[in-house]
Amino acid sequence: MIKVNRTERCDHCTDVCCHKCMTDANSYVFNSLSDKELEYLMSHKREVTFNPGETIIKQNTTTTHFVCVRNGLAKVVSEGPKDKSLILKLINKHSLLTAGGVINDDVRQFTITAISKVECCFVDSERLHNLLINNCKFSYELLRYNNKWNIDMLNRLVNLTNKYMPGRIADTLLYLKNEIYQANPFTVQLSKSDLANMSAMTKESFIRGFKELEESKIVRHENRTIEILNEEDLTRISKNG
Amino acid sequence: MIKVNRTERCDHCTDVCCHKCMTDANSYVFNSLSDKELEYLMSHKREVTFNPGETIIKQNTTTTHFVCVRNGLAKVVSEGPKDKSLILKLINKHSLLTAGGVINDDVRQFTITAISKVECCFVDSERLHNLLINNCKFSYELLRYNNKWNIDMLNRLVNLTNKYMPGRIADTLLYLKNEIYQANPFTVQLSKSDLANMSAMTKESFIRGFKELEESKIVRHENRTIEILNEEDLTRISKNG
DNA sequence: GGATAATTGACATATATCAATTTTTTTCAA
DNA sequence: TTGAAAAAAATTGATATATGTCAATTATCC
Repeated sequence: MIKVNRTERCDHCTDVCCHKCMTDANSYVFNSLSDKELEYLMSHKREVTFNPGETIIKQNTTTTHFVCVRNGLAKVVSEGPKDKSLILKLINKHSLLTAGGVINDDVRQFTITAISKVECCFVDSERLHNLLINNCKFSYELLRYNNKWNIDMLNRLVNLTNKYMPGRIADTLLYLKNEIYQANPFTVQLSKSDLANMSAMTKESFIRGFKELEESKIVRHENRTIEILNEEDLTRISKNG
Repeated sequence: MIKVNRTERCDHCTDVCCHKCMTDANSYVFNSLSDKELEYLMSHKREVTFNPGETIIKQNTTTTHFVCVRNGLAKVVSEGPKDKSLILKLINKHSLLTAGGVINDDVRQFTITAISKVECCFVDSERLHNLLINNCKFSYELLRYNNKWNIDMLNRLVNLTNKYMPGRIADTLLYLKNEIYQANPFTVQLSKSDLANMSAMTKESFIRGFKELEESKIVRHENRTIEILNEEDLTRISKNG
């Protein structure tokens, strides 16, 4: 069984130790649990690995699990009618996945799909609920976390509806650089089709828009490595919409 | 001072009695407070009335108030760059306004503007915070309420980005009928420009799209009274995007 | 070497923009 | 209160632009 004691380092644990995740993530959410509560919550967790393209959480289902991402990259997708899908957000390691559910009727509002190999832990949501009812701080922090997620997605969506193509492409590129890869020449695991879905347009339109940025020497790319050459201009394009 | 005792009806109170709002709204949020807590929270509330067009909460400010709407209609607006604004949601009586703030850094994510005359109570958010930290149930219910709001807005935005004009117009009309006015010939206090902003398009485009629906005998309108004549077809248009 | 992804071009369509006109609402003095 | 003037909102038309669709071609990856 998994070591969840936080007062002493658990040297024998590898990646799957909750303690390690909590230290790395520097998250307030689980820190508000006592050792006993954490043990209660995590003692029944299941470690799962997803391959690229696999679905972690499926929209409109009522799976009763809460998911901690230990490692990997995933996308939050809203599946609209007629095969249209919109990528609302990307997910890094140390994210907590509720997909809009858990708190409201457990109906998942989004699909979450692995982009790279994703290692995660599935936690029973009934246990989570029990803790939510009894531990104020925990409940506050978790819902606050959830709220932050929603606000982020809302802001991204507002930009998608307010801006023209160049602005949306700029937003996507800046998001990837600043929030996901945090590096400048960065290598994406996403296809052009994914990037287009993040920018609410067709892949052809994304390619054309991206090409224009390349012709203006604002970005550069080789295979799946993208470099932002002129961030100032790119930011201006993002701002102007 | 305002009567907040819920165990006995307060007959001498008129509209501004918290008890009355709570009974009418049938909301779980404040029911999770004890009499004493409610008294603590509400004893310093301020009653405010806004005229049509006035701003209740302004995006990007950090006003430290939590607002209960007692009566009236308001719009939640995201103010984008270059005067573009998007109406994310309408607000009825007995809504609780946080505008994305209160829980996260108190920075308001949206502007809330009165459409009709809006009567509301401003509650000090420091008192609210104190209660949030100490009353689990309350904190859970409030954040759950907030979460539901966000999910609603997200779903509306996803539809706005996924659908073409006719689908978006249909969505707006069905939303007004089913969720806001709950009547069939209904009289809106919103301008065509507002309706366009709810549908993420220019007012000219809204008018043209609406006219097509009229020509197909799906809707009808006279001044600001709108009637949905063929809801089945309108729903089909909404679904087909 | 076959599948998948990326790219390009030609074209159709959706939607915005701008300017002009009509209608409705508001204002305010008589 | 009325009713004319002013302001605001709704409508229409002509046109420009943004974006999607479809089909063909090329590059890339196991």
